[in-house]
Amino acid sequence: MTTRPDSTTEEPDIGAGTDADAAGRPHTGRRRNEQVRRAILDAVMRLLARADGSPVTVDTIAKEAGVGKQTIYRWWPSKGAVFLDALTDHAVTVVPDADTGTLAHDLEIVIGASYTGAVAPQTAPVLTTLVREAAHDPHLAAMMRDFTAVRRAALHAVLERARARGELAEDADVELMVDQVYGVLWYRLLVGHAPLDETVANRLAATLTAGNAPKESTT
Amino acid sequence: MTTRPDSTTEEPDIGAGTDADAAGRPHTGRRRNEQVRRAILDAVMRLLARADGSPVTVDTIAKEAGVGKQTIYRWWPSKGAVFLDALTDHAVTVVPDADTGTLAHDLEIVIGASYTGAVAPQTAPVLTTLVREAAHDPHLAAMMRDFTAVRRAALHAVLERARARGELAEDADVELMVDQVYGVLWYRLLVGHAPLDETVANRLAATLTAGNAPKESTT
DNA sequence: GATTGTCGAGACTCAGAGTCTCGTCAAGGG
DNA sequence: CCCTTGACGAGACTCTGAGTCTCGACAATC
Repeated sequence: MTTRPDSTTEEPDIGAGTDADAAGRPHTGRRRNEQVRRAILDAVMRLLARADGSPVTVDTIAKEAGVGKQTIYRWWPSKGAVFLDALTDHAVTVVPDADTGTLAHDLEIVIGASYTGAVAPQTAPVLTTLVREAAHDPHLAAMMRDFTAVRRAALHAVLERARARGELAEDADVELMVDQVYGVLWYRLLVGHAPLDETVANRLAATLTAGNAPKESTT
Repeated sequence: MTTRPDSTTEEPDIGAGTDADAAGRPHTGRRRNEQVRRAILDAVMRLLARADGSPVTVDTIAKEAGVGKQTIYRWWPSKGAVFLDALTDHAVTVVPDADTGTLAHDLEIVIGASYTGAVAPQTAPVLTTLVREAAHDPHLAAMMRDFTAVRRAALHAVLERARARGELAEDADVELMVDQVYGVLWYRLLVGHAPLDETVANRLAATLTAGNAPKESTT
C-alpha cells in the first residue's frame, strides 16, 4: 500500500514539501522531482491541445511525458485531477474584479474576460474534455465546481455592488443573472453552434443591465 | 453478421415494419415482439428513475427487462440511443408554441413548460444521464441536438414573432436569448445548485423582455 | 416442414482506469 | 561509506462496462 505524501483525498498540493513534511518528520529518502511534475502537466496540455479528437488516456499521458503511470497516480488521485491541475496551472488565475463605476462596463469586462479566456485555443479543448471527464467522475465534478466558483463569485460581487449603487432593481435575481452568463458560456462552449467573443459578451452585458434596471428609470 | 432490419446508422424506427419491409420483400420469419421493446424502454426509465446513483449499464437494463443483451443491440445502435428513445417515448413531445400576443406571456409559457418539464421527477435523471452519456458518444450527442432543436425552434419562433410585432429591438440577438434560456436550464439541471421552476421562468421571461425591448419605449 | 429471422443466455473481445510489483536511482543519516 | 527511505520507469495485472459472436429455442410464413 503506497502512502501518498499528503493529498490522499483532495488536492495534490505539490511543491510545498520541498524540505520537510507538514509533520515533524524531516522527509528522508529521494525528493520529489519537480521536472517530472512539469513534464506531466505539459504533456497533458500538449495532448489536449491536439485538434484531432485523439483520446487522452493515462497511458498516453505517461508515454508523452516519458513517465511511469504510477508516478502520475502517486501525486494525483485520478486522471481528471491531473487535467484540472494542468488547467489551473496554465490558466490565468487572475479573475478581473472590475470596478469601473458602471454596471454595464463592469459586466463587459468580467464577461468578456471569461468568454475570451474560455475559447482561447489553449484552454477550450481542456475545458470541454474536463467536462466530459467530470460527467462520470464525481470527484472531478466537485473540483470543477470549486474552479468555477471563483469566477462566479467575481461576477456576483460586481452585481451586488451595482445593486448597492442602485443600478439594479431591488428584487433582481443576481444568482439567475450569474447563471445566464455562465449558462451561455458552457452551452456555447460545448455545443459550439455560436461564437463566444467580446461582441456577444457586450451584448449580454447590455441586455442584462437593461433587463434588471430598477423601476421607473430610463438609463 | 447480423443484418439490422433497417436502422443501421440512425434511428431505430421500430413498429413500422409490422407487415412488410420498406423494400418489396414481405419480411418472412418471426416478427418483432413489441412487448420486448416496451419492456426494454420501461426498464430504462425504471432504472434511471432510481434515486440512488446506481450505474445503468446495458447488462442491468437487459437483466431488469428480462431480455438478452443482443436483443437490445439488434434494435439500437448504442446504449445512449436506447436512453434517448426511452426519453422521447416517455416525454410529452408536444412543444407549446404559445401565441398569446404578448412576448412576456409567451415566454412565460414556453420557458415555464421547458423548465418544469425538464425537472419532472421522471425526466430529470434521464436528461442528466443522457448528457453524461453524450459526453463520450458523438452519435448520441447528435441525436440530443436533434431532440433539443425542436424546443429551441419553438422559442425562436416566439421571439421572431415578437420582433415582427415590434416588441423586440431590431438588433436584438434572438440566438443569444435562446441560449440564455437553455443555458440556464442545462446549467441548473446539471449542477443543481438552484431551482428551475415557474418562478425562475417568469423572472427570466420578464428580464429578457425588458432587456431586449426596442429603444425609446417604456413598456 | 423448410426457411427466415427473433429471442434469451452467456461467453467473448476490447479499451481504459486504477493497482501492484520490481529493479533502479537519488537523497539523507549513521 | 553504506544503509534506509522514498521517487521513478516499466510493465504486468485487475476490474468494469460497451459492444460482438454464437448457440439453441421458437415463431411466422411459404
